[in-house]
Amino acid sequence: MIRQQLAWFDPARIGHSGQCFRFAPLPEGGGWGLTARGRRLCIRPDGDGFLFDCTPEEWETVWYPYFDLDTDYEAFAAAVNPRDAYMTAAVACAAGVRILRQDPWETTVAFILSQQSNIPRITRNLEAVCRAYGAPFADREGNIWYDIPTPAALAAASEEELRALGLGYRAPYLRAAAARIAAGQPDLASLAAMPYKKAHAALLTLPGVGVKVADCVCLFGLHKLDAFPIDTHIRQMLDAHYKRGFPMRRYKGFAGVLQQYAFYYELYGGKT
DNA sequence: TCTGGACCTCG
DNA sequence: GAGGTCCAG
Repeated sequence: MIRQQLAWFDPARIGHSGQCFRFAPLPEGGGWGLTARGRRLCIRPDGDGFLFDCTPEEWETVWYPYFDLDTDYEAFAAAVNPRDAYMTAAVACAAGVRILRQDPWETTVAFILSQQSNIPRITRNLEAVCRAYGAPFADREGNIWYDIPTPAALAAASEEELRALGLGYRAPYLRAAAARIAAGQPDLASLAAMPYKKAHAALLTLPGVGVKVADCVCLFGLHKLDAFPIDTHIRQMLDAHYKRGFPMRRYKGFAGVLQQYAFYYELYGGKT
């Protein structure tokens, strides 16, 4: 168990932000639990800081990088045009949200499942897939959790089995994409080293992955902060507030972070 | 290149 | 109808 005081870190907002789907309130309340990188982590508020139930070594090598704590998000917030009332409000609403360094394969699975869906359902579907095909592991208290299935494990599943989990027409997409990744076409590990546009183009070749999903994988799984996924919420936001176009030049290098803040603001703006 | 309809469930 | 993709025309 370790304690940390962290700038720009709000687990509740991160958990609701729609970038990750295995990040949920603890049943006893007051904290958050997440499954990632083949591990389980609990986060509990503690005064002006947080308690993390991991070793200092795990913190340094796994969770500190996962939460992208080396990146200065306050600097991104400060770079927002003060005359842009909409983005100023969005950033204030989403303060504390970071772009997690999630696994590219996990984000590929999650966002293939995300089409024509919503956060509660994506969460349910992803959990079902992990329980059915993922490797179980125990936390330090002996509770069993399930990792994201390997590409090979999902490729070996039948469409019928996947449909039985409630995936609907996404089942054949997921299965086919898993087969492609298992064959190394494309090799997800090598995408991280590519520039955003090349990585995006490679992801577009996957079945069930269009422009929007590829951008989500780029932003959330490959940490390409230039990626700017446009879904219906962001589309409406752009039409309403940026009729002359979003200032991509001004925000080059981190436009995707602001996209995430706008997205959060669109979803929860009235209620936080 | 661009537009429209189908697609599985479920809140 | 939904935080989208695919295929036909």
